[in-house]
Amino acid sequence: MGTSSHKKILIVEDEQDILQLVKHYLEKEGFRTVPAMNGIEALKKVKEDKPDLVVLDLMLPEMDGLDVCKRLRSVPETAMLPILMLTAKAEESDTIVGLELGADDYVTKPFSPKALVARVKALLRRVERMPGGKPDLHLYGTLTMNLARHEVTIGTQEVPLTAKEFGLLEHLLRHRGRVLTREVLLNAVWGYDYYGTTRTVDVHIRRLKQKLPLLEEAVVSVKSLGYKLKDSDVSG
Amino acid sequence: MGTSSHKKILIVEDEQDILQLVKHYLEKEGFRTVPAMNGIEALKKVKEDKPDLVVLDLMLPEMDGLDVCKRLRSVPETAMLPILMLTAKAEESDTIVGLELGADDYVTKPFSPKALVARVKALLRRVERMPGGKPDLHLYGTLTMNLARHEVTIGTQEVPLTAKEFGLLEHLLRHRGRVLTREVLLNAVWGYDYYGTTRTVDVHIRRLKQKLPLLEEAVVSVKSLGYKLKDSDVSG
DNA sequence: CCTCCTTATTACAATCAAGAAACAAAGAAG
DNA sequence: CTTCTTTGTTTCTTGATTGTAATAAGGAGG
Repeated sequence: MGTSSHKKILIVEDEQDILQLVKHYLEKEGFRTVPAMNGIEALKKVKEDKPDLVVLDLMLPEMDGLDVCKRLRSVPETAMLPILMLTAKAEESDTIVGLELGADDYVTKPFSPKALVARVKALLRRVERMPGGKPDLHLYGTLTMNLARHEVTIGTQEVPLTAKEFGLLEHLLRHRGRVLTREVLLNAVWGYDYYGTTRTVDVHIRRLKQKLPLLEEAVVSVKSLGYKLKDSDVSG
Repeated sequence: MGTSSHKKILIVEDEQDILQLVKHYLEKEGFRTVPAMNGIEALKKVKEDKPDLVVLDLMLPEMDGLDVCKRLRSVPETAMLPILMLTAKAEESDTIVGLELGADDYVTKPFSPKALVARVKALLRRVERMPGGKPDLHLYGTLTMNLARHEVTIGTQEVPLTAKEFGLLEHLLRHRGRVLTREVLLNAVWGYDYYGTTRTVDVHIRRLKQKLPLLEEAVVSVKSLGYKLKDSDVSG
């Protein structure tokens, strides 16, 4: 699957053997990996490399996996970052996901490489589906959308958006340049089982334009198809 | 839309209620369906009926969904066949393994009919734009048609086209060099259930030529047959 | 050169899609 | 419980899109 090829994964593991094993199998699947040998390094690399997912050993020198987890969760920017925990014993596993520690999934050692890769993919998939799951930033001219903070600003001025408006704009930004049908937008923002008229999209587009005059020009309707956010030459 | 009307979907499900439900909603959307009650039958029907997509229940008598998946994936002819898995529980491991074994997506029961249909469509769309399916870009001399953006440009100059004009041109480009009868064009662009005079095509050809003088020469009428877009020596 | 059949061109009317605004319903906040 | 916000639907309107019909033009066979 080509989808995984641009995902970056931070592997936090002090045992070289396991680190190399995990690295090898993830890279074979097209992921990029970043290694970290301990908790301190892990936190540093999360900041620097902005990985899409963290594979985190529970047993680490200096600062254990749970601590790393807690720290990551306490900062808005990384609160949503998917974490896959590696645990040595099966007994501990219940407490990991169940408790408020914040790991999203776990694998117990010894694990099969295949199982690990499957979990990683599943986690990424799950997160991908969730709205607001990406600690990302969209730039479009003077507009900035911060997903982690759930904020949109024009220049320095924050513009409050409602949930639907935000979701809609996010989808437009993420797929800028492409024509998005009302049906696609409804599925993406409203959910796969939303029953309602497609005109709902029109109304929300209009509301977006009212709040963000920038979009008046930038969002164009493609008759009988849907809407498109024009590429901005200024954007990033 | 005429696009889905020729797609065939194999539904593999042992529970009659669910089978009928799925069948009903897919057919309401214009898909043709083929039922199979178990894994053996499923594999047989895949061979015989060559469906475009398989909706596959994970829990089946005799041979479960994962086995069917594996078998389909192991044969080159069906390795790329899109598979949508139906799972009873939202249990993580099942879905992970399912995806790892090559299901392309899954829906957990109970599911809403709309969600299922949406997933099926999304899957077909995703697959359609990958392998030998339709290209994202048509080039013809200085003309470029970008399907995702729904844009046609001559050199660098964009030429706005209406929905019908766009569809018509797309069909001509895709089948360049062939003579296309008016009836074929009506079916492809207007849909199979269009009632109208075949002269309509002529008018739209005319409008295309007006907007794109390049086509004045390139699109020729073949008397008592239809129209043809001449091969362009410059094209790709 | 005529005649019949097919296509080109134009003009016009019917239809349709999207913007706007107002309203109603559903939710959240207090 | 009340009030304000968010969300979805409906109606009206306007302008673009689309289909058809009328007329001109072409072309092959006699």
